[in-house]
Amino acid sequence: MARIDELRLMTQVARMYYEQELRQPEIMKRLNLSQSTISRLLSRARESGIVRITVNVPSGTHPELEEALQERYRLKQCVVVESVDDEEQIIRELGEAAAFFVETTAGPGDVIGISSWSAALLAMVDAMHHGARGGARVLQILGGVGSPGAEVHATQLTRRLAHLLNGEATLLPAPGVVGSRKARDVLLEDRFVAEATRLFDQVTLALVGIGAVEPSRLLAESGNVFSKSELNTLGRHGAVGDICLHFFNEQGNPVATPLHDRVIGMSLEQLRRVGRVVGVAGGKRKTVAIKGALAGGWINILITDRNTAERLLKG
Amino acid sequence: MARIDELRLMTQVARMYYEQELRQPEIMKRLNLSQSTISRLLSRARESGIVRITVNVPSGTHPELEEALQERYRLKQCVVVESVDDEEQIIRELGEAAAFFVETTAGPGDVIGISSWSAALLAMVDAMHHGARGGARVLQILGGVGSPGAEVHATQLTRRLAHLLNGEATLLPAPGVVGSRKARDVLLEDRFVAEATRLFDQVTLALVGIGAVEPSRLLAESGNVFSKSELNTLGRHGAVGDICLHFFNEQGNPVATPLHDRVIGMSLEQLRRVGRVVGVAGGKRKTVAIKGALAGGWINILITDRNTAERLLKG
DNA sequence: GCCGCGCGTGAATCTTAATTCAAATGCGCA
DNA sequence: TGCGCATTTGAATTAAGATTCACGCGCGGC
Repeated sequence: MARIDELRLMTQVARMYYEQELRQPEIMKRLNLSQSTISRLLSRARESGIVRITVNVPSGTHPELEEALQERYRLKQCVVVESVDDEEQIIRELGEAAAFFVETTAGPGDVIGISSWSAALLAMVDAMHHGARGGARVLQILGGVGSPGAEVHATQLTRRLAHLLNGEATLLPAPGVVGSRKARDVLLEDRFVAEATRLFDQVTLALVGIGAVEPSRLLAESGNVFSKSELNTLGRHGAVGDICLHFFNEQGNPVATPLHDRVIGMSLEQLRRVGRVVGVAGGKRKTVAIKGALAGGWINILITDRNTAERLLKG
Repeated sequence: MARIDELRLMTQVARMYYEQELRQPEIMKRLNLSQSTISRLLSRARESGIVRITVNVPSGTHPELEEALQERYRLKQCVVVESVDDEEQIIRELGEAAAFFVETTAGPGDVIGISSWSAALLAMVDAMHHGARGGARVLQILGGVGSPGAEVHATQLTRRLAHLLNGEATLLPAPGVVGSRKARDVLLEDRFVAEATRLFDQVTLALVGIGAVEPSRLLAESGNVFSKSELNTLGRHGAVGDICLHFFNEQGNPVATPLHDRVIGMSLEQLRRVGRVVGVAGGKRKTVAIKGALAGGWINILITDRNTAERLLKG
């Protein structure tokens, strides 16, 4: 009935509100309408399409992929960075994104567990600014990997992160893999090691790399922790990747091998109890590993690159 | 620095807020950000153009013209209806728009003055629905024009409006123009006339037609209130139009003629003290008259048609 | 013709969002 | 190398906006 007049009024109010940026109380005065009426007119204007709100996706960001991954793999959050040709560069991008993520979302209440050894996590620490909001405790949740020297690198990573966040570091002064279950049990009794492992179940935010089974360069360079035969065994059991040196297959199920008992670090089960587990990984080589991690639900936040994201959504 | 990451975050938050329609507290939980931060990210997303809000103007409405007229003539409000070929039809449109305007913006606190005689105001009352929000007092602010019969029409208009608004009517039982100043003074002493005129300065919303000097058909039909010579006199003084039978020239200045003292109704000065004075008029013939009314500031709300609006903006 | 029913309204209320404020920090500059 | 300056942040506060509620009304069924 009063169709056209209503439209006119809706339009007028919408323009005052959205274009002239007048507040509802002001419009109320000017048009002699109650604030309720204005609010209702505005919502009808939105419904009816008189007012259109669009979110323009800036190039280089991929919210659709992020949302699709979240949906598909029940993730809490997901960050997809732009892919570039150079794999090194992708790692840097991932690191920067991860750094930003941690800087913006980690607070003084958090206990951040960081799993050495991962190129992406290293890049993250490199990209991080100092003086973000302070005070998160940083905990090393995996022993150093490879030669004793590399072990030091691992603790350095933890230390640097703690320093950058103005927080306190708790180190795990032990190798990530030892020769036998027995050796591990002995090390777990070490005072400092025990101190770190006790904190495992207080972790609120875990940062983990995702390893591909085909040995990554870094692992290799760190001294070939795993022998050829060990890798073969893993391969025969269908292992596609690892988190904290705990391996899983493409479906995400843990692969039980003797290796399991030789790792000093958080177990997958412990990880699963953590509120936010952030996996940082990208690149073609890692796709299957990431898929396994996602399928097993071992991470609930993923930071990856566009191409990998697309591959993860295809299969 | 963190440029791209910021963009990503802004986009993500914007999508959650505007597309998924999550509230800020919900986003806060999901993204581990404070509500303040989310609010700030959203306003930056709007500023930076990631979020774009547009108001689509429905066809048949002309907010740009309305705003231009408001700006140019210092109006409180303005309504521009679509122009059609048929002048009768325009009057009906104006009436409907005016009816809607009164229905939506007049409340129980209002004292509505209505100036008979105007085809547009007649159309307004015809278009009005019963049962709008109630209780405004309706006051006739101009005597009946023309033959004693027409006088009755005028009071009917007032009565009908009052009835439609569930309000009380106060009539002005007198002719709009009498033969002499003396005759007017006598009539002003009439008890009922005096009752009405006493209310003039309590009017909060005046509804007036705008007359062109070239006698409108209605005036003519109502019995040629003004003689040829009177019209000539007005013409010689540059009168272009009238409100409540008070004439003004193109610049809006009142035209002082003996007619002035023979009118029974609100004066322009009284009208100027009213909070909202709504002029309802359109059509080519009336353009100059409307311009005068606007120039003189005798109305502060205008309801007109598109073509007239455009003409008013040209000169 | 009278009685509910549903719609639409404004005032009050409650939710949501913006802003203020104080604290903490990096940075430029002496 | 220290000293403000300008940022940036979250908690608290204030402002703004959505919704609830009660009411009044027209309208259609009985």
